[in-house]
Amino acid sequence: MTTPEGPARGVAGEAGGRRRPPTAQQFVLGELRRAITTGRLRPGDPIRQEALAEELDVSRVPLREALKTLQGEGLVTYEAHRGYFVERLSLDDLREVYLIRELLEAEAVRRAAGRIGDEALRAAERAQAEVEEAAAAGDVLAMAAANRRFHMTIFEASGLPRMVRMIRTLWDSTDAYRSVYYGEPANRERVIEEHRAALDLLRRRDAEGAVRVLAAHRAHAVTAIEAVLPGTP
Amino acid sequence: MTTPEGPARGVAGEAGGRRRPPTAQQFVLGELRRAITTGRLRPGDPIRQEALAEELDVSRVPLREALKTLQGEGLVTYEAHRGYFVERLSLDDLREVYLIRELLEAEAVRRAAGRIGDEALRAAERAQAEVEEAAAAGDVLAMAAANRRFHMTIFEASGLPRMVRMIRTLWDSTDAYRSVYYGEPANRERVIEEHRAALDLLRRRDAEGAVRVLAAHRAHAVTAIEAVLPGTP
DNA sequence: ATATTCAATATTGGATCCAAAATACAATGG
DNA sequence: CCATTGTATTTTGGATCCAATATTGAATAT
Repeated sequence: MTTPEGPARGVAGEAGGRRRPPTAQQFVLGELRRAITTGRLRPGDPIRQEALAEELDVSRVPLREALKTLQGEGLVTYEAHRGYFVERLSLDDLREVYLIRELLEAEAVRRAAGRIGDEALRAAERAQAEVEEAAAAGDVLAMAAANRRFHMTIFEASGLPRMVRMIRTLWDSTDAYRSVYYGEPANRERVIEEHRAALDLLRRRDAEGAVRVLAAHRAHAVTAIEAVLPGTP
Repeated sequence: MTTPEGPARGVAGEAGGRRRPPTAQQFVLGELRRAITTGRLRPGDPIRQEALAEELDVSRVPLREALKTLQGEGLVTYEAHRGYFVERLSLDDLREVYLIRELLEAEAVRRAAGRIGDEALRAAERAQAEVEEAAAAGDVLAMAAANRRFHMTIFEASGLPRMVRMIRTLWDSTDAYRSVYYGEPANRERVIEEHRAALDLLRRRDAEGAVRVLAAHRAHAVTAIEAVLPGTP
């Protein structure tokens, strides 16, 4: 398998663990990913290496290696001798990411439905419980994190590690935009119901049903985001 | 859009242009990609930075940045404090890559069929002519390169740049294994006929027909490779 | 012989320094 | 006032050096 970076990012570590990675590049990678997906570094911003390195208390070397990784993931762009910039997604880009997700996730869910075991099902149920807790508490950030765990747990049950890695990367690249979705209480409600339906179908090994529900789930998110996006493109 | 590296890799530059890139990392990236996809660096090999850097006449810094890019593409793996290794694909890995390609390329071709213009069609025909020339001359390497141009030209007509980038990366990650396919004269014959059929269907805007032909085309390649692979895994 | 400990060596990770390129800005000419 | 040229400054790209970690191999004990 090809794990992109050192610390476990499997079902368990989709957010939780928080001890510092064994190399500075990995530490920086995590910090940068957070800064971008949470919007602290905003789309279009140039990334000034000297300043950022100082802020993170490392030299520019590990920072640059982390940026190369993020470039591969599409979170930043690079121009020779001009540097790195936080990727700015157009509406078309966003639609394309969701189209690709549609194709990959449908297949991942289809396979997962036939293979998912009790352990993974329970992990998904646990994640769903956390989604509902966070929603009740109005904690948007926690809800997004738990939501991600929920979906990744299912995808990982597909037994297709490369596919999961690609899906995860696609999620990362739109995190900054998706966060708005959970702001709406109505959306939070709907997410919960759709998750419950999906879980139910997975328990019954209804692959096509699960695929359908999760496709609708995604479609709701994308239309909601499209409505908001024109502000940033 | 998100172009992975500086020099044009579009329809034009899928192989041709050959002047040295503006940065050492990009130069090294190209050399490394070649070394891996042609099998000069073999799957499982550790990548000794000092030696390789000296061979390419650069320092380890640009080499390491190039390796990070390749890590993102799945051509090499990385372990903290142990270094980079040429990715070794198992049979399952290979099947997974082809499954993902199946999903993405089907959609890309479907869209391309509805949008492809005269210019792109002619570019594809030109690439196909080069495929046939190379096949006649028995030049396996040239045939692989022209074949790639043929397919990428079609994919690019989809108007989905991110998708094309992902497909290209997937091709890269199996290049080292695919080369064997063109060794067989019978396979070369079949490739040519399937390409002609696909071109014909595209000209008539028959999306589903083109998707079907190219899926079969892919399937032939994967079964041929599967038969050979057990030697290396 | 096999396993274990500890030193010697090789290799990667990161910081600093200098070179090269791009950008910002002032001076000059139209 | 606007455009243009040349210069100063900023920023990135890359080389070298040192530190941290992993690997190797010899010596010792079981």
